[in-house]
This record gives sequence, C-alpha cells and structure tokens, in this order.
Amino acid sequence: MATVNSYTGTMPTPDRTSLDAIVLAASDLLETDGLAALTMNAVAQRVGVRAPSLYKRVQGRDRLIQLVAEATLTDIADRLNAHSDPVRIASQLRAFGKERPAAFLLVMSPGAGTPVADDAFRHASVASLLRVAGELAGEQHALEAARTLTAWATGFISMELNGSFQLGGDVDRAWDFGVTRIIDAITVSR
Amino acid sequence: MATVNSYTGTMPTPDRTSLDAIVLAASDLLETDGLAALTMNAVAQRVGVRAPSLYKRVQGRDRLIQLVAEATLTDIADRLNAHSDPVRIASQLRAFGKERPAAFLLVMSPGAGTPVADDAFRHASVASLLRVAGELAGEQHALEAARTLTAWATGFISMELNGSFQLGGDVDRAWDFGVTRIIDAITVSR
DNA sequence: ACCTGAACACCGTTCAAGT
DNA sequence: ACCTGAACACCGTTCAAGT
Repeated sequence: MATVNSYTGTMPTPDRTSLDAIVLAASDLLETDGLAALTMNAVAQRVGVRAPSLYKRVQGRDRLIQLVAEATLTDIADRLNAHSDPVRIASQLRAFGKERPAAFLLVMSPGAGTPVADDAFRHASVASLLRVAGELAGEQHALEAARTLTAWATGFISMELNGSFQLGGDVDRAWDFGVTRIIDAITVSR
Repeated sequence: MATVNSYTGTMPTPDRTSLDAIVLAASDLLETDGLAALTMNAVAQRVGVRAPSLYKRVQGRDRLIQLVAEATLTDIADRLNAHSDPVRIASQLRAFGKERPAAFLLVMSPGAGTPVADDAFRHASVASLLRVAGELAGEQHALEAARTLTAWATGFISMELNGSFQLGGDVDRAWDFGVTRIIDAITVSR
C-alpha cells in the first residue's frame, strides 16, 4: 500500500511543482506587481524551477494568463452564487474588485490583445446576475435587463479601480444611487 | 522671408519625423495589430527612422502609449461635445468604440498596469455626459447620475467590444433598452 | 541637432543534454 | 519523465560616434 514515504523505485525525479502552484504564483504576481511583472522567469522562481520547466505544464505565457483569468472567473462565480438578492450580488462583485483589483480588471475589462477566458467561465461568473435580472424584469426583457445590470456594475467597478472617478464626491453614494435606480428601472411592475 | 524652399544654411539635418507622426503611427499600430505590436521598432519603421531616434521626441514606450490614450480622449471629447441629446451622446460614444475598438478599450478600460492618461483628458472626454446627466437629474444628484450613465455606457460598450455578450440576442435592442431605462431612472421628474 | 550602429539587460521559447 | 543550461530571436533603452 502506498504511503507518503513509500519507496520510489527507479522513478527519475519527483515533480517539483504543479499546474495549480504555477497558476497561483502567477495570480499572486499579477495582483502584487501587475501584468508586466508576470514573467515566466518570475513565476518559475516562485515555484522553485527554471523557466523552461514551466512549458511541461502550460503552453506559454498567454495560456498561463488565460488560466489565471479562468480561475478568477470561477472565484467570482462561487462568490456571487452564494447570494440571491440583486443588491447583495452586485455588492459582492464590487467587494471582489476591491480585494483583487488586478484580477478583476483582467477578466472584466481585458485590454485589447490580452488573452481572453473561455466563454463557459465568463458565462458562469455572471450567471447569478443573469438569473436575478430575469426574475426582476420578466422573461420578456430578461436578457436586456441582465445586460443593463452587468454593464453598469462592471463599468462602475472598473472605473472605480481605474481611478476614473476623479471628481471627488462620495463614490459609495454613487454606487447606492446606481444600484437602486437601475434595479428599479429594470423591474417590470413599477 | 523664409519659404519652404529657403536656403538651409549650415543646418545639420532637417527633422525626419515629428511627435505627431509618431503618435499617429502608434495609434495605427494599436488599432491594426494590438498593443503588443506597438513596439518602438515598428513605430520607428513607420515614421522612417531607427528606434533610438524616437527618444529625441518621446520619453519611452509607456509615455508614447499615454500620448495615444490622450489623443484618443481628445477625439472622443470632440465627438461627444457636438451633441446635446443624452441618447445621441451615448450613441456617439458607442459609434466611436466600434470605429476604434482598441483605442476605446485602451482609454475606457485600461488593464492593470497600462499607462494611464492624465486626468484632464479623461475629464474632458466625458464632460458632455456629465453636463447632460446633471440637466436630467438636477443639481442634487448630478454627480451620481453622471456616474451611473457613464458607468453603464462604458461598461456596455467594453463588453460589446470584448465579445462578452455571448448569449446571442439582439445587442442593439439591449442598448436601446438600457439607454431608455437608465435615462428614465436618473431623471428627476417621473 | 538629429540620427545611427552597437551594446546591454531583459523577455518568451526551443532543444539537446543531463538525471 | 522531468529538469536544466545554452541558444535564438526579439524587446526597450542608452550612448558614443557620425553628419
């Protein structure tokens, strides 16, 4: 029966890292020092191998960034799916943005040319918003309502993280104002 | 009196390019081949010099990207300021995004780490939206209303350009739905 | 005063050679 | 089977040398 300390026989070399560790290291670098600092060398150093070894587990830097994006979208999905109130769901998305701004911007407003996550992941991340918007707006306008709500929420959070709200004022108040008015606006019976 | 063909005397060498030409070449490269293709070498080739010569006119690649962003924001400001109807202003912003998607994404949803335009340029670009939102919402809620409208518009257009609207449906209809509902929602007397 | 080739430090990526 | 050093082509940037 194999144990942790079992005899390894003629096994050449045990794995020194894993894909998960690589993606995690890449996420850390992204959040700490930005996308430019997410180099194959820096990732390799974090996981304790040399850069060429990474190519045994991931196709290249672009694919690694894509994996980071997909892992981020999964985290967002898990977080949003835990709630059913539209105000709370939107607020959870904003909280995520504040905790992991670089990851949020990577997946929610990828610049031109950044490797993009697979559709399934992007879909899952906003499933909650979609569902709740449908409930509010009725089947007739479910999709339009969902797009209005998600566009506003991602736009607002992105602008907040970008520092695009430079005119002072109370950003929290603007958020509350927006949430209230938009939910009201997409609700069918008013 | 100096003319175009005036005697140049002992002038060493006439300028072979200009900052404007450099920024224009960089904008073209961004739009055609993406931010990664906007290299100092590629820009230099377009304007007919070698890469090191660019440093006589611009501090480096990051600053050049920033200049492209600022020129883009000026273009957006000019375009939006030509109108006063909120629906039309929003629609002009969307039209710009479709004409120059890479430039739009660069300035409206810059990824983490991309060099960012000076506040004054960002401010000017959305001045029209701000003014019109103030008229709709009244002084009391002018800022919140402006932020709601701009967040929605930039969020929507970014998602459209990103291909984030993957669920089919009529995107134009979703736009019309959003514009109507949001303008209604931020208008004071309803 | 502007432009250039050469050089430097750094990328991502490939691959033969090690264990 | 995984890991590595060396190599390659490409970056951005600097600078002495040309005109």
